[in-house]
Amino acid sequence: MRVFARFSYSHSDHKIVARKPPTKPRKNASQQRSRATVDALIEATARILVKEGFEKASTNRIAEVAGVSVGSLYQYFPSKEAIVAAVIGRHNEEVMGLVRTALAEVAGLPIDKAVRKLVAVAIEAHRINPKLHRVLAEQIPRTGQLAEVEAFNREVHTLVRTYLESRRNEMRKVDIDLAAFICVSAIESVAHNTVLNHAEMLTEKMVKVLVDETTRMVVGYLR
Amino acid sequence: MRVFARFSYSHSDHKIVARKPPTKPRKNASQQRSRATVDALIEATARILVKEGFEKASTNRIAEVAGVSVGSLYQYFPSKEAIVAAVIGRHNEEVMGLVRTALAEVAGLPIDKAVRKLVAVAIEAHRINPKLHRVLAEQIPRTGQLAEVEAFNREVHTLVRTYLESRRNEMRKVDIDLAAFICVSAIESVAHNTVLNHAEMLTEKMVKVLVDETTRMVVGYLR
Amino acid sequence: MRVFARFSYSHSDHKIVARKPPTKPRKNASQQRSRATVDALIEATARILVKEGFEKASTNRIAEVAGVSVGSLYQYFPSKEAIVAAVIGRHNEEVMGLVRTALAEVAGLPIDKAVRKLVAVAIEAHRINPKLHRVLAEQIPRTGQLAEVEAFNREVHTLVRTYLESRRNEMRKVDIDLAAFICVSAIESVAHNTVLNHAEMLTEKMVKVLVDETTRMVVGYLR
Amino acid sequence: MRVFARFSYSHSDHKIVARKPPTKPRKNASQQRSRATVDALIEATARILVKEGFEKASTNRIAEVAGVSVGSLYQYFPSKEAIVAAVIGRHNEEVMGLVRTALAEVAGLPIDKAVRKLVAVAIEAHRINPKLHRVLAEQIPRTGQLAEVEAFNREVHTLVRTYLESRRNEMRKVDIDLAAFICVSAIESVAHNTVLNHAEMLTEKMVKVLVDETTRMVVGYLR
DNA sequence: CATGAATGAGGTTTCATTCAT
DNA sequence: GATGAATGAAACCTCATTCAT
Repeated sequence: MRVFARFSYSHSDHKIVARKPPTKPRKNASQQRSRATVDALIEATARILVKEGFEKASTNRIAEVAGVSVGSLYQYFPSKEAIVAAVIGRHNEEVMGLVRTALAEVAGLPIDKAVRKLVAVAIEAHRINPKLHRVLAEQIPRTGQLAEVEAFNREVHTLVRTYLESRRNEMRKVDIDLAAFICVSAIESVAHNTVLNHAEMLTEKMVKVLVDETTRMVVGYLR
Repeated sequence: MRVFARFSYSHSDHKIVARKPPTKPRKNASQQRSRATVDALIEATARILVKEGFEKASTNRIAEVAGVSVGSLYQYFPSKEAIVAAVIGRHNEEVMGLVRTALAEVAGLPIDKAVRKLVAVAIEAHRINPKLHRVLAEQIPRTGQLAEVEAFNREVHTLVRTYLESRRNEMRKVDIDLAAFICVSAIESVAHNTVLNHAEMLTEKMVKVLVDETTRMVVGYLR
Repeated sequence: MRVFARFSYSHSDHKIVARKPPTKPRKNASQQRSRATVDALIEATARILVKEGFEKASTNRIAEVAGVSVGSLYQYFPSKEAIVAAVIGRHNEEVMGLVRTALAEVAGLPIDKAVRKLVAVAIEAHRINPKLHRVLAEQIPRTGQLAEVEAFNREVHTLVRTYLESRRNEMRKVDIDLAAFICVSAIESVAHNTVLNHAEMLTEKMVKVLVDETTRMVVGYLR
Repeated sequence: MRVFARFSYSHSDHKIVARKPPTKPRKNASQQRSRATVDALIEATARILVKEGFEKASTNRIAEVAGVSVGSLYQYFPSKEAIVAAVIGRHNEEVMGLVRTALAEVAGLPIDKAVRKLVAVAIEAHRINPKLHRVLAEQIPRTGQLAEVEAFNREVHTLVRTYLESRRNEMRKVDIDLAAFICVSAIESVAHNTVLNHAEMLTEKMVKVLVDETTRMVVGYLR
């Protein structure tokens, strides 16, 4: 659900455009050993990001935590940005897994069931790793990952839009794109604020109530 | 409207808690000359943040753009964080002006009029300086301004909650805090996504439609 | 007693000789007000040196503690070194007062009485302000005060030497300069180590014992 | 012989206690290349300290003189203080070598022979590198090396005390600790003043005379 | 004379990145 | 491929000193 939506605003019109360091992985890491190293590096980065914050995530520290040398890091990632980008990518994939599954399951369901499911999955997605989510969200503009996040957002929008179209007969007359935009925004926002601001004291009871209420709002809006 | 709501999630449980640099201004800058310098510094910082991004906002560069020496910067701000905090503070005040005024005006109005106003002001607030808003939002966790932003959020929540209480007779039976949370989230989110993702191609027509739709959603939810 | 003796070793053969900043007071400060300001500055410097250490003794801080502006500081002292030099001068005068008085009193006395007096006065001199003494001692090479300290040392040496000459009949056959050097070294050293290393737990009883022992050593040496 | 005795007075009751920068070496530098770099850095620091003074010993300058980059300096030393501490450590070791050897050799000897040896070694220790000795002595309080120097002093005191105890039958009745304190102070002081104030014009003849006289004083005192 | 805002050289330290081994 | 020592630009910040008011 536009998980990183709020960061998709382009920074590209900076007067001084710094040459962005390369961000594509250097090799396919097809070999097993390589793959393990790459994973260790990504995992180490994620862990540092979560536990110590972005400032502490130096390449040397990442390599150290991953148990390899800096040299090896640069064997697989051309720059620091690239490794952060990989972490973003991995997190995105996890989130996308949830979202795509949910949207597939929802296909034939009536609007109220469907929305409830989407709200639930949005909260679930934010709960995968709230802190990582947050740190990554902050770092996206720096890592030149805007494009990928936009793509992600567009995909969500399209999926929701497609679903809504298939249910047009249950809905009042409304521009489908607009409705999708508003629904996605509202759902994502409630999920985001719920999880990021109240993560620690979130009971299942409270989650249920929030899902109920948000569903009511969105369904009420669509019908 | 919880303008920075999504950044109030606490980072305080980092394993390694870095000593936050001081963020309170060093002098009151009551004299005229001082005041001008301080203003120039804040203004320069805002400009750099918007045009060149956070990375370029080094203290030397800020001083240079402000047309003063680094020494002067440190005469008034004890750290780099402090000056970013000041920019946040200034921006917050502007936003707060709008929000408080709107909430005052709304006091006696029925829910539909009130919500429309709130939606409109949320969008307006985001349009004051969308790019600055965005960069600041990203930097808030770094500047130790979370507390102030939380206070801001709480104030908005309380004001909205108070308004809703006064209109309980127009509303269905619902927990007021919950309703306030959901409304504020939804409104803020639409405003945020609207402005930050589509700032350049935003016509007044579109804004009107968005206000209409969001109002419909929120009002439908409350009644 | 060669109170700063160990710092009189010349640094003047540094390969790169920095232009020493001027150290002579700018004006005679004859007026009353001026005198008060100068005193306040010297006193503030001494206090900071003692309580916060040399690193904290910036000119701005000195002026602040003295309750005047930095500008005023520079009205009376041409450089930071100059004000530290003034503090050294003031402390030296105090010490010198004690030492000269003691040497005058001692003039007609036999060696054992005289030495006892000198040892006592050496300890007393170190106890005037042990911490200030220590900090100043460290700073002397930096302040270009070596010459003055040398003069101070020479004066002490000469006074002691003169005394010893007058008592040659009580002494064994020995080079007077050599004897003076050794006596002054020994006395000063005991006083220095006693006070600086054990200042806090120094009882009058202990001082007496130390005076007894040192006197015994020196007198035994001379006879 | 309490080579740095006069600097062991504690500064720890400063009102404002600055966080001391870390002073322990960062790596063991077991590899060859590392070792060479570390040595070059320590050597460069010592050289600058001696030839240009403490003020000129900036980290950049040290690195430059050592022929490495600043980065390398910080690879091995966590702060500027740490490298000065290392220089102190190295110098201390040299001095300690002499002192320990002398005290071992002296073990079975009668007091007069032993004292002569100790006086001689004290002067010898000061002559290893008088200028370095001096600069380091001044810098010890700044480098948080007080503890180590105290330990050094205590060791010397204990060794001397132990020797004196073994020779009690040759001595008059006197508190052994007190006697050790006074002897060590006197010997160290003569050595210090002799070498630091007259280093350049010190003939072997003069040294011999000084050793004779100091020995006479100390032995006379003990018997 | 006094004030204190302003200056800016220079100090310490970090960290992404390279490259000899 | 892997290692980790080395690099050095650049960031933050201090403080002695000046000078307009």
